[in-house]
Amino acid sequence: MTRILVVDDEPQIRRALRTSLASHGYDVQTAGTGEEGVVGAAEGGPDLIFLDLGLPDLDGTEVIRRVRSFSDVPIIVLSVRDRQADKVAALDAGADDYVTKPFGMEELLARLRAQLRRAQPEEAGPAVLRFDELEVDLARRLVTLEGEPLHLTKTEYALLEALVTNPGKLLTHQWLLQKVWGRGYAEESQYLRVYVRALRRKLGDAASAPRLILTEPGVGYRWIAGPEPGPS
Amino acid sequence: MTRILVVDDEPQIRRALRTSLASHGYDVQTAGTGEEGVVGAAEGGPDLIFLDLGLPDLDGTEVIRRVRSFSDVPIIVLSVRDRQADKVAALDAGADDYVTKPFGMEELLARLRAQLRRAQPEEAGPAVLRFDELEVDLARRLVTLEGEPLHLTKTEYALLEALVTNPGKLLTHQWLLQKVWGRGYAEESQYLRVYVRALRRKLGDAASAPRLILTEPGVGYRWIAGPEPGPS
DNA sequence: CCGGTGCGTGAAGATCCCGTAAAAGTGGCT
DNA sequence: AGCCACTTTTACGGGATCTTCACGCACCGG
Repeated sequence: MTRILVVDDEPQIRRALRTSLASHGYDVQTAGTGEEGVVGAAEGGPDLIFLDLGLPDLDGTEVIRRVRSFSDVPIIVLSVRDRQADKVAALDAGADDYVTKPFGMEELLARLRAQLRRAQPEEAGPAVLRFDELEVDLARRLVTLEGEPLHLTKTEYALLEALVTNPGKLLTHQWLLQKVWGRGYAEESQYLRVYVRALRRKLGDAASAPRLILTEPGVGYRWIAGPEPGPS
Repeated sequence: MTRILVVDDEPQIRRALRTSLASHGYDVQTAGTGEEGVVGAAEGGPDLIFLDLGLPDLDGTEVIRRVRSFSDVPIIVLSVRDRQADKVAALDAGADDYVTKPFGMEELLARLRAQLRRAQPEEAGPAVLRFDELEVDLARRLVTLEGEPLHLTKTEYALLEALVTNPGKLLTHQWLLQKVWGRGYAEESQYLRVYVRALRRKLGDAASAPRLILTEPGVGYRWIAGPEPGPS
């Protein structure tokens, strides 16, 4: 059965959507906060997500970005905000559709069908990546080393995420800088050295004998580890 | 370049959309009737269609159905009708999004990007080239020889890429120098000797008995290997 | 037969980039 | 305000890479 995840902080909305969706044959799960929503997206493996932007704990676009780090599941945003800037931000963060409250249920169901029709080839990458003694939980943004939780700063985590979600690929300085720091930082390659150093230290990796992060001089960095570590 | 087909009977709308889309780097075609639109969708092979529902000759949903009979191209409907029934009909006929006029151009562009992003993964070329024991993964920027990763410097890789992406073709000194080092290096043919030498050494090739890189004296170099090894 | 030209080869010097540490700046919290 | 965590900036050795130089050799035409 098609699973729908509803993320909204208002119980009334959750109940209304649950009822309508269930009566049309959908399997409905709900979450009341952004954190719960991201975790639910990872563990429930929904086929589509309805996301309210006005969540108490996380910014809506942040929820979209986090879900997008491990899943291509269709996301339909529900929001009271009708400003263009909000729509553009949400859509560019990775949302597939944006519906302004109040909405008609028939229209919502039609948009739901349209998105499901497109997303047919469902593929869900695992939300927890394992590399030997290192685990990265993309949904909870939790990193553990040898079972011990490892504290990373926001920037460190963003860099690690960019690396582990592109294993084996050579990521150029420019690409990493724009991914982690945003546009306009393409020249700040010193940032990369500083934060790669911090990551290597915390992950127990060494630049001279890399097991995780390989330096490609003059070009960028490469995450070497994962499902296909060629045997000696 | 990304091709957009605009189907609308009002010349003003067509012109406005053409201008806005073109200024954002899209290649725009237009049609003024439903028939023209369907033909344009079939012959132009657009990457996305903007479709006005209020066409004089055909009903909007009929246009969608006809296009859908031969193409999965994303369709974004533009309409003055705000009734739920119209939206449901269009979406269920096969449209991917429905925007009510008047609309903001920023929002429209964001929805356009969202649809294009979804339709993206249709082109996945075999980015890995094989030559006997040598593999060149252009996407990952990874070179392996007999299964072992081979470390190449930035310049060495650039030269190798220029060679393997033009197999069998005679590449002149000037062409290679400009491709790898950029304009202004057309005379530095010594660079080529030095780096061709380095590549041959790392790839296990010999100038006297070339299996990969052939010297064409006085002219340039030629990559000889792969699916189409030119006859002597 | 002989000099010129271009290529292959090795290696030295210069330059750029990386790793690393630590100081300075920033913003949040009590 | 003052502390704390984090980010940004500065500084500096060491190493990788690029650039340049030198030399031997093959080929070619005179």
